Amino acid sequence: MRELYITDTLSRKKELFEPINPGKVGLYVCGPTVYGDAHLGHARPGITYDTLVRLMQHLGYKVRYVRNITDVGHLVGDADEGEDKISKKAKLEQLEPMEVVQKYTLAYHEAMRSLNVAPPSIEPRASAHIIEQEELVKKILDAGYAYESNGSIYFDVEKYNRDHRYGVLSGRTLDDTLEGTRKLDGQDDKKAAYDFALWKKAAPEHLMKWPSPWSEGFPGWHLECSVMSEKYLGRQFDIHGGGMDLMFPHHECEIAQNTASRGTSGVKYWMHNNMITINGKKMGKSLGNFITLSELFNGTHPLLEQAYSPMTVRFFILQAHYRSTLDFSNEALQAAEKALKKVMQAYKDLLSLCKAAGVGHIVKGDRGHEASALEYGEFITDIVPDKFEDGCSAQVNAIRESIYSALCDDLNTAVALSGIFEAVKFINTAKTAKPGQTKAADLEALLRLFDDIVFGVLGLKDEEASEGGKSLAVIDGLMGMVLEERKAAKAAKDWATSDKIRDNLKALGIAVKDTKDGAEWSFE
RNA sequence: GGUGCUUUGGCCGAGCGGUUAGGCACAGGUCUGCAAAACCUGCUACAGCAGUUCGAUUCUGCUAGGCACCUCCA
Repeated sequence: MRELYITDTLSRKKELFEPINPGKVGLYVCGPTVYGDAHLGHARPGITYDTLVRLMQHLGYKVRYVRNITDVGHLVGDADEGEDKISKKAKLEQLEPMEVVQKYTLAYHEAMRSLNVAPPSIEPRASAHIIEQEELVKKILDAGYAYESNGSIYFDVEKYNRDHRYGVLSGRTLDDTLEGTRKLDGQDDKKAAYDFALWKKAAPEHLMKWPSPWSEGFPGWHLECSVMSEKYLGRQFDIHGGGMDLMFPHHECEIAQNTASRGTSGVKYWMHNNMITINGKKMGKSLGNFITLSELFNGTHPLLEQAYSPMTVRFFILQAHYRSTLDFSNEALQAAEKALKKVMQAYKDLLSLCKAAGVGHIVKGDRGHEASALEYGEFITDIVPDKFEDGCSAQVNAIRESIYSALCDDLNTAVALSGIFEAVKFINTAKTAKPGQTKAADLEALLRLFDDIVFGVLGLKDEEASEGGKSLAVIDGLMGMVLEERKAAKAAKDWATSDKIRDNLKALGIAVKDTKDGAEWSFE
């Protein structure tokens, strides 16, 4: 199996990925808190970990991917004053909390589907694990790392810090943590400002609450991930991922809870994706630069000059490394849109080159042009060789090698895409060369590359081809007829007619290009 | 204030102690009835200052700017 390196946030280094159980990967990623529409920020971890899972599957790993839904316990403000996010939204929209949860869970799923982000293997909900969370609270209490105060249970950070170290992930000391902590006067049940809630006693008007030995209340936010990751992936699992903003306090607290209760952080590698910024600033409701995914797809937000398709967004995100911030702008999205179109056009050209050269299409099933039908986790190449030795030209081998090594080097999709563009260039060159000049082995290898990498691992798809399906075939036939007429007009040097056809088609949004092999068309 | 990250050509964005990232935009050329596409060529940058080194955009220090987290956030 090819070696895969990933950056571990804890060690702050690139580490060789070695699964706990050979051939298998347990991955846990913090999912959304479902109290609002899925936004641009949600696309980043969605796509990043989706691509990671696809890559690992392509390399031959069996992956269990757990991504949770936070539907309780995530507070709006400070732990002691705050309101549960779901409850707050429920009051605002006059809905039952679970109606809020349902509405936004479905919306999130829909957004992920558009982005071609495959569903995780397991998608557990916090509210379905209240019992397990209470159990964990008990364990931490029994271990002596928590205390009760006025019906609520808090984690005793100071005591924990004496035996272990609090702050390993974020690299802060207790003093650092105290520095910025807001002093809340009076109604503080906690011994220290950095203590965090494991169980919160609910106020009488609170909507979501459960009985417990301590009070009628609800679990602390950090508990759910500790509980659900252990339940579905075991005491120790391979990778825990999430957004960088979750490093502190969420993941830090998770480590503390796990260590306090089971003596291990439970996680072998921590991965964190960076944020998407807008004009250099993180997206946030208070800044008024909050763009939801549906606004993005419809072009309805004031900051947007046009609508951007889901695949444009996916391509845009993949063009940067997941650990870098990525700045949103109309210009950058438009560039991504064009670049993506270029890749898809090259694939179509590759298919015709293969047809002309008599290269069989080595797909599983007969997907033909419908490459986007590639099932999640299904790849043409089952075993990715450590070295490519299948009779291809040095150029094609170099392209493949650079792409695979980039992906295996901490999921460097940006460099992988630059390799794809080299492949595009190769195809375009082959297109203008004499037929038969390009090695059949090269064409076949590129076909595999597109199916496995572009569509498989990177999860891109040809939106033009996948929308419509049948109607597209009809249009294709009609276009063939129309272009036949135009060809006749051109043969007769009737330029007025041939230009009229082209102009009229252009008005309909169809571009006609004359090449030496005849006319081609595409949607604009 | 504390912790960490970052500063790359017109824009986005990789990367690295010595070799072209890539995309978009732009300019010239080939092709073409015209156009578009494609191809070729050009534009070749690494915040500033100092240091380490045979050699630094890449390492170290300082200066200046930016960002994130420390409050909910993907």
